[in-house]
This record gives sequence, structure tokens and C-alpha cells, in this order.
Amino acid sequence: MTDQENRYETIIQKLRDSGHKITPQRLAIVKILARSEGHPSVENIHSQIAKDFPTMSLATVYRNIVLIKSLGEVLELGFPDGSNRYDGNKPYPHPHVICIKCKKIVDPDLDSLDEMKKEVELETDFTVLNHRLDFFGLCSNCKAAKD
Amino acid sequence: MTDQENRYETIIQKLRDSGHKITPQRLAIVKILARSEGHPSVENIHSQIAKDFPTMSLATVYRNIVLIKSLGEVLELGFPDGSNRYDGNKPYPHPHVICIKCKKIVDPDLDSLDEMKKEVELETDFTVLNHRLDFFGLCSNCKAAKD
DNA sequence: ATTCCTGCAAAATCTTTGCAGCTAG
DNA sequence: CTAGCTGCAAAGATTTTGCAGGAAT
Repeated sequence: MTDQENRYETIIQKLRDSGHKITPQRLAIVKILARSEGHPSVENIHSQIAKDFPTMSLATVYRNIVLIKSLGEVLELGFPDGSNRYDGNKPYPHPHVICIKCKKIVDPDLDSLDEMKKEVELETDFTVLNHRLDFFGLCSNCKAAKD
Repeated sequence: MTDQENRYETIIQKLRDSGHKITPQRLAIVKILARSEGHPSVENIHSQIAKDFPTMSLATVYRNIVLIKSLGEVLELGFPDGSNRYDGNKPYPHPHVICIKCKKIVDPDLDSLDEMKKEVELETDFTVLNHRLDFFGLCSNCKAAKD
């Protein structure tokens, strides 16, 4: 079973377990979130579904994202320009590297993350529960481009 | 000269140099941003000024923040709940540690930051230009509190 | 004197909510 | 059946913008 099928099943199961109905709209949203290809926005999710399901409403996308967020099965990525994008494939906090030109998002594996977290707790006497680590820059393609 | 007086002079000078007028409203906003005590929000800045200057408008606060941001002299901190707060005292990217209970924000010095940036560039082949590093948790006071 | 700035109100986003009808279980 | 869900439209919340009068230089 692929990672994405696995995520899909997990989210659907959590919805069932918490007594929520599995509607076609909900299913379509979960399917896209489980894949989270390119970290979709609300608009993006809505328009993907609206192709085959013209009455799909934005409100339903918003409501379902709130619901799935409350189950801890999707991560909301708010960006400096105010836009939000979502990750239901890796719904736990993790670092992102974002190309400011083509908007590509890469998830790096950073060995130094644990160390940094320890350093934060040591220096500030906080208990760290969560984090948000984003690096912005140019991807290899956009660096090479002429314009 | 204190750090904050220094920031105040720097911002005012940048405004003059770029041909902008120094109005009383602008001055009041810069004064608060230079200090950035507790990392104020737009509402917060506006209401502080409105005490002594009742006609002060929110639009003017927004317009001046856009201007000062464009000069690189204030950092905008967008939070997961959609709120924004500002730092004109340290306007360059730096890590934050935020208490989810009392909303206190601490700026830690992290030796591991350089290493992490290198690790990101090595692993992703991006050129990193900017970052946004926030840790969320409980500060020592809130950890100790009973409720 | 000019040019830029401000206050006000309207507009533009983005997200949430009330309601009446519909549907999954 | 019936609790929960959806679509629509209206309401919120936050930020931006057009305009005419006013202030800084």
C-alpha cells in the first residue's frame, strides 16, 4: 500500500471513528488532502473537485478542512502573503523549503532539528510543543533560469 | 544611545532619505515599532496612538507598515490563527519562541541556525535567502501555573 | 506652492455562519 | 428515521484603495 493510500484510509477511518458521515464531497476532499501534491490551497482543492462536481461549494471545503484539522490529520501552512496551503500527507510539523519564484515546496530531512529544539528549550526554559520552520529561496531550476 | 533610540533614528533617516514626509502619525507609529515591546499588532499600535490622537485611523497604520516594510525596517510575523504582529526592533529574520498560553514571544540565540541553513542548502540544492523559524510551547511561568 | 499624507468610507479578500433542504447510516 | 451535511447567501474579519481636504517641506 502506498503512503498516500495509507493516509487516505487513516483519515477516513478517523472520520468514521469520530461519528462523521462519509459524503461524496468529503471523500473528494480527503482524497486530495491525502495526496497533497504541491500542497494545495482551498481554492485549488475546490476547483479540482468542481471540474466533476459543479455544485461543490467553497464553504464545504473550508468546513471539512476545519474538521480534519481538528482530528490532527492535516497541517495548515500559512504564508507571509496571507495565503494558506495544506498538507494532509505529512500532517505533523516539519520543515519546508519554498521557492519564492516557482512556489515549489520541498520537505527536507534535517538532522540538526533535534539539536535546535534542545537548544531552544535550554536557552528559553520553554517546553516546545510545536514548531514552524520555513526556508525561502530559489530552487535549482529557478537559480539556473535567466530572467 | 540605546538600541531602541538607535532603531528609531535609523527608521526616520531611511524615511527621509527615501523622500517621505515625517508626519506626527508616522512618527508615532515609528516610535512604537522601534521599541516593538511585546511585538505589537496593528490594532495594538492603533489603540496606543488613539489614546492621545483620537482621529488616528487604522488605514494609516496599515499604510505606514507597508511603507516601512518596503524599506526593510520592520518584520511581519503572521501567526497560525491569522493574526499579524510586528518587529521593528529586529527587522531581520530570526527565530521566535512563542508561549501558546500567554502569547509571550522570546528571541533565542541559536548556534545551530547556521548549521541548519547549510544542511538545507546541501540537501535541497536551494539558495536560501530568508527564513521563518517559530517554536510554540509553554513558557516557564505558564508551565508552573496550575490551571 | 506642491507633493505627499491622512481620514473616512467603500471595496476587496478570505473565511465563517445561518438556514432550509437533502442524505448517509 | 434523523442527526449531520451541503449549497447558497449573508455576515465577519482583516487589509487595501479612491477621494477630497490638509499638512510637511
